[in-house]
Amino acid sequence: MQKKRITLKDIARETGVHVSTVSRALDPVERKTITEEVAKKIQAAAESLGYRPNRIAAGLRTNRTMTVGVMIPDITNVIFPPILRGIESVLEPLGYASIIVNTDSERDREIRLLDVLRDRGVDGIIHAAVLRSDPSIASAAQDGLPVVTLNRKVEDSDIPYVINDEDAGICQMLRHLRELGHARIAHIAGPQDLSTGQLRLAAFRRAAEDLDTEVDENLIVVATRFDEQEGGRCLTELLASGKTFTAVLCANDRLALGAIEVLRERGIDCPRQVSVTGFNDMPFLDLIRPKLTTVRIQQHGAGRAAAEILLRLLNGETADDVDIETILPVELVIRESTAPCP
Amino acid sequence: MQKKRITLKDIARETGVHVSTVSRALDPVERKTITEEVAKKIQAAAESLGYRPNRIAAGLRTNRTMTVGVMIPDITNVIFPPILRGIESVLEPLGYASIIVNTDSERDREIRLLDVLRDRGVDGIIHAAVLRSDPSIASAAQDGLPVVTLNRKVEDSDIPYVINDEDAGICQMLRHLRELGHARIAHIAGPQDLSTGQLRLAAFRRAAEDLDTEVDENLIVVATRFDEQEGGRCLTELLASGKTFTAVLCANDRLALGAIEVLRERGIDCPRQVSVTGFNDMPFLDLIRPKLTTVRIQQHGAGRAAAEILLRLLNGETADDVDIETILPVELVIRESTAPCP
DNA sequence: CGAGAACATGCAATCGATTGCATAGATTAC
DNA sequence: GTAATCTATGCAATCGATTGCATGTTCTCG
Repeated sequence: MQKKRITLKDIARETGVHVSTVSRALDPVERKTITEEVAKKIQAAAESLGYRPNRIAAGLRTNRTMTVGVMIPDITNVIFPPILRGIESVLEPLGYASIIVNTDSERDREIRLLDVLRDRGVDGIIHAAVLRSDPSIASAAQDGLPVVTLNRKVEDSDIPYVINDEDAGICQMLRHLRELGHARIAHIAGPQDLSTGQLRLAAFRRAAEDLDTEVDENLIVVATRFDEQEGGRCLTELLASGKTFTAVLCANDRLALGAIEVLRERGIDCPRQVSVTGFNDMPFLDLIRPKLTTVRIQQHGAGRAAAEILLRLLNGETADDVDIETILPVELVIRESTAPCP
Repeated sequence: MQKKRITLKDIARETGVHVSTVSRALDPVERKTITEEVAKKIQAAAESLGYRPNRIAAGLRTNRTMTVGVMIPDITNVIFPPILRGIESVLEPLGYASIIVNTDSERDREIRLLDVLRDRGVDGIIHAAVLRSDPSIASAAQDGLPVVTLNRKVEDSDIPYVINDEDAGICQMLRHLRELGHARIAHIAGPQDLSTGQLRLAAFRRAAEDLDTEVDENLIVVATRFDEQEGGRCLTELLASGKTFTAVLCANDRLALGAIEVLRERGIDCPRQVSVTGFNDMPFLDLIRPKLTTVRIQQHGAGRAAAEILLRLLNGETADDVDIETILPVELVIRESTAPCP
């Protein structure tokens, strides 16, 4: 049904040369092997016919599709869109398009979607949803598929990764709370089967030790999801335990928002009675009251960094040539949800 | 470098049959022309070798890539991710992948990205970023490329479109305000070069007429962008005009949030002194105080609807067979930002 | 038992672009 | 002036899967 596309053959017929000559005239690298005059004529014909190269056909021959795959847990999670724009800002100007898939953090889905991407011949993959141990992506990388992971590394592999400095973020936040005089600090940890949840809990323990702060295990509650509801549930649990605390360091912003909501319901003032902190500095945070004190991670920047590393891989550099590890700095953002210890 | 993929040829060699036989044995439709026993053997071999069809090669021959293009203005705008998930929920189970591009509402970019998609041989396009008049997408559709637009229609074309019932939403909202006793109602309109901005302003005028409400042109201010800053600016302008009003109906949630912020700064209580309403019911709205009264549009549902229509187009139905117009119902969500007229 | 139908499989062209090699013609060198 | 060299272009194979047609085998039925 579709009106036929213009192909090299059409241009060849039009200009009276062979398709291979046309192909060369249109390829900036090969062009120099063609007489200036002929090349001009061919280009003019291509232009006037409205020729557009068929990347499918080219890809079959060259094994490069100029398409990359991007795997994320869920696009509706607000921290991912900026990451995607960061990736795009690097790859799109170079002619790459990206196929984005949502894994929902489910292993089966991830495996299936990885195949979806490979079937379409993506040149490489940026994976922002790897699980703790992830044989499927590891084996894809082993097969020579360029892969970069984002936000988390795959254990026992030499896949380059880009992460935020979670450690520093948690540590700075804890120091901030200490400086405000807080001593009994609770932690609402994220799901332990997710990278960030686990890393931030470990960072919390390490930071407490560094700052000579005693960690009361009863003041650590683990959420099963990174959402407001779980944040609320965890805070309720903390209150129910009867243990006292004057600050709650949460593993991400949404947990913090949920916690603050429950505090409000209970008539507990944040920040005057209890300080609460988040992590990520997600968009719109400054519209919500009290404005949340949090740790800003680089979202756009992380996307850019991952894309740049992938590019080097695509251009033939091996995992040995590029840095395996890229750690992006984070920044403490102090707003209104933290106050001196009452 | 990449370890070589298993191809039909490998399976043919392994099983001692011709590649065409292998191809047929693996195609559910053609399978019945093959002896049960042979087909079993071939499938077993394919399985054990880990065969994955190369869609690039198949696409070259069949002209179907099982890939669709999705054009949106900007993925960081929170209303788009749910739409994308809606699209995905329909297409992904059927084996389609999508290439998502951000146009930033720039015509040049849109034209370039449309080519990017066509070069990659997408089977169809869902376009949620069309401009008022959009010759490039119209001509693509004319060429026989299946296209569905979302949130807006292309003028003078028979491209099917899916939109929300902006008219009803605005009308219901206005009625709600009237029922609360408001008579002097301002409107902060969206950018008039965007679909929604224009439609909602027109709907506001129409609704006012239907409800016998006088429209004071001085109480209509047009924003240049759909963001909080513009919402604030417009409200400031309204206040400066000296005209009195007791309610502000905003063309979207972000404008409303900006307006409320300025009211707060001026010490004007929302909703007790001035009611403010939004549109879209974007995510996280229930975390922001006062909780915004707004119109909920179907985001996921709109994506699904558009994808379903595209599917029909992909399966050979023409624009004549499918409904050109799909209007999705909206729903009034009354929260805390509206109150009886003081 | 033989003719024709029915069936299973092989053959080869095809999709469009790329690319190593061949070749014809032009140019240079000795 | 002829051989060697270079240059521009054509030829044909190739990527992997699909598919119309040809071929060969088996089956059916009179």
